[in-house]
Amino acid sequence: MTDPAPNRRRRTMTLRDVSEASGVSEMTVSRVLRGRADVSAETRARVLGAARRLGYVPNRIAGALASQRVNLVAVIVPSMSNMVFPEVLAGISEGLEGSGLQPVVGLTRYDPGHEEAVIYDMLSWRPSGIIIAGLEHSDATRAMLGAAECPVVEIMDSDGAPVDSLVGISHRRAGGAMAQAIVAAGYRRIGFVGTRMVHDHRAAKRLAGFEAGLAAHGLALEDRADYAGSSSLAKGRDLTEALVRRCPDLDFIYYTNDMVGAGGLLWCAAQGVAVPERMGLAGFNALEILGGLPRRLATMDSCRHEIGRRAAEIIRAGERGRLVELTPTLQPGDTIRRPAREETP
Amino acid sequence: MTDPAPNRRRRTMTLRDVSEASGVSEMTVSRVLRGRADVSAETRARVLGAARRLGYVPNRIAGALASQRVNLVAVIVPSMSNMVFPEVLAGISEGLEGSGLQPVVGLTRYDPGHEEAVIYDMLSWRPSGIIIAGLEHSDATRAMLGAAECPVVEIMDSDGAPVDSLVGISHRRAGGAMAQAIVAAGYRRIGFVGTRMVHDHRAAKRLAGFEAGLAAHGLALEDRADYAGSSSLAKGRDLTEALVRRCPDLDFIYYTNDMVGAGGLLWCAAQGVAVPERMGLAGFNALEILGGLPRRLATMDSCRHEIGRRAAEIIRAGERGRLVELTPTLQPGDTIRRPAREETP
DNA sequence: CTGAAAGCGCTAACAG
DNA sequence: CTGTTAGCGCTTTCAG
Repeated sequence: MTDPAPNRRRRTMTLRDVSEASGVSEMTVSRVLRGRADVSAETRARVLGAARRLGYVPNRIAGALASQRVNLVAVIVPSMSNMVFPEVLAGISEGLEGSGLQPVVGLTRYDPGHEEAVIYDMLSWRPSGIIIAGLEHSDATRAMLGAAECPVVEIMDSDGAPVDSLVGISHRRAGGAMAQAIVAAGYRRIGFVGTRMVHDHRAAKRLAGFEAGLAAHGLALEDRADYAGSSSLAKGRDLTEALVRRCPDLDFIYYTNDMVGAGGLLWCAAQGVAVPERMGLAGFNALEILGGLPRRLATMDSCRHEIGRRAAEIIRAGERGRLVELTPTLQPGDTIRRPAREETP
Repeated sequence: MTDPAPNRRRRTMTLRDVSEASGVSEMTVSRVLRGRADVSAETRARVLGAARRLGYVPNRIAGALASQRVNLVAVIVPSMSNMVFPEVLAGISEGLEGSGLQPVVGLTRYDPGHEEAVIYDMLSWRPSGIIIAGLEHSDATRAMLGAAECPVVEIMDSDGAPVDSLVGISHRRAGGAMAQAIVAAGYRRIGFVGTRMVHDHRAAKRLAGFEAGLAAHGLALEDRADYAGSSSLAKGRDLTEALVRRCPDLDFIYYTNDMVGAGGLLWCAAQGVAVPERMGLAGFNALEILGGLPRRLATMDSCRHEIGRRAAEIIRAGERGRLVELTPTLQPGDTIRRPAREETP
């Protein structure tokens, strides 16, 4: 019973093998394996037994080609080490639960060229939906998304026009709201810590909204410091120190995210800078991972999980042109002074 | 020139459309689009122009079926919010660079049932390689991996026998080395903070190695505290407090990872506990994101990036049965006393 | 360098 | 409830 031609390339197992092993036609085997109800219990058992015995795994490539259907949803995000995108993905998984759809992640590294390549690649697998972070894309990318036959949901950002559907928050307004809160609390000499990432449009919009919010009160940023690469506590600490050295009379620093903001908070604690009296601080994202710090950093929830979930729901419903704008909530934490004349509810 | 039957389902664009638009046979169009060199420059230009004009995106489902080749590498990890797996993935991407292979990530949530389902799903796409975290799998999973026709690399852990190839570190020895260092530094009353995650086999092996290392010196853990769910500074802080309350004479706490370890460090700082004199601390992973803390936590590098890179190289080389064991280095940081009789270099 | 023919493994659409 | 017949869109192979 040994293989008569051991060197011949072993043919990959097919439906036909299961069909022969079970004595049931290929078509019926296919029905059983796809879980269709219109097969007798006895036949089903025979087929399932044979498939299991053989260790058969269906070939979805062939299945997808024949049925013109693919159970994949392309999810395109800048990075996975950012701590925010894993949470978006968790929301997407939750929203896709029970639909049979599987998310497949592609990374752009905040680079439009990569984004284009990744989308081309994803589209070549003919996914059932596309969820992509941001509204800013190259012309070619926008053209591909527009030509895709599946629903497309652009997420995270609502400041702009989507190709199809959109689920996000207004970073512009988020920045503005933070500026408003800071000014109301009496801070006047305000600095900013951000990244040099040119293609992080959401961060740029947040800052633009923030500056507009300051300008509404006749204020402007005193100074800013920027870092390259990924965020960390160390970068927040170092840039805070640099900013304060350069501009000793700052009374507030707005950070592009909580990770660097937390670094700033640790620096202030180490230096004995009184927070929030002498210096106020705020970040963005409401990262729960940082909840154990001695003081809670003022921040704003970026609704990552819900954005993912809502986007997934649009895909599974096959909706087109849906617009969902979420509203982030300000969490003042311990690093913004209470406004002098605010009433206690 | 408008569509004569607007309601008819628009047929998906095929090679034939590009062929007709360019006046070149389908076969030659296919050659051009796959970047083969045996096509005249003029023909190539005509085809590329037509393809771009039409916005044609090749159908890889059909291509993969016909060529029996798929440029996908399945990467199966427990989670993506762990901060360690994104770095493994970065290593994999780096190792795959230029090979034309694309990683596709599947998540198991530390659950063998999910793992099985994810692998079945991945295999149904006939990937060119499988990279999977850990050596502990259900029988069905092991059977599927064994039957897969592509290279399989089990990563992260080297304490056990792989199905095919392996790239990892010995967590057992890592735990043992840490115990050795702690005892050498003079600590004697040692506690542990870990997770309740039953299926985190690497954490379990680290602890087993740690306890064995203590036992070699006639010591045992005084006490332990465990948390559920994902790691955070807050959990590290709270469990440290609980442990110290329960066992006030502890002089060292070993943490299952740096995130909770850092939480413990912050708690000690807030309480004025002298580190490393009164209390020593150590974690695991060497997370660089935490580098900005006031003091550097003692830890051990888990070689995440290199593990990913080496695994990718095995896949792209199509190697079988390769075993690669990496050696993590101890980083004493500021939270372990210098051993009394150690010489300064 | 280019083209024609024959599938890849599965499923839609019918027939029984 | 089960089987038969055509493809799905591309690539392999073999001729020109």
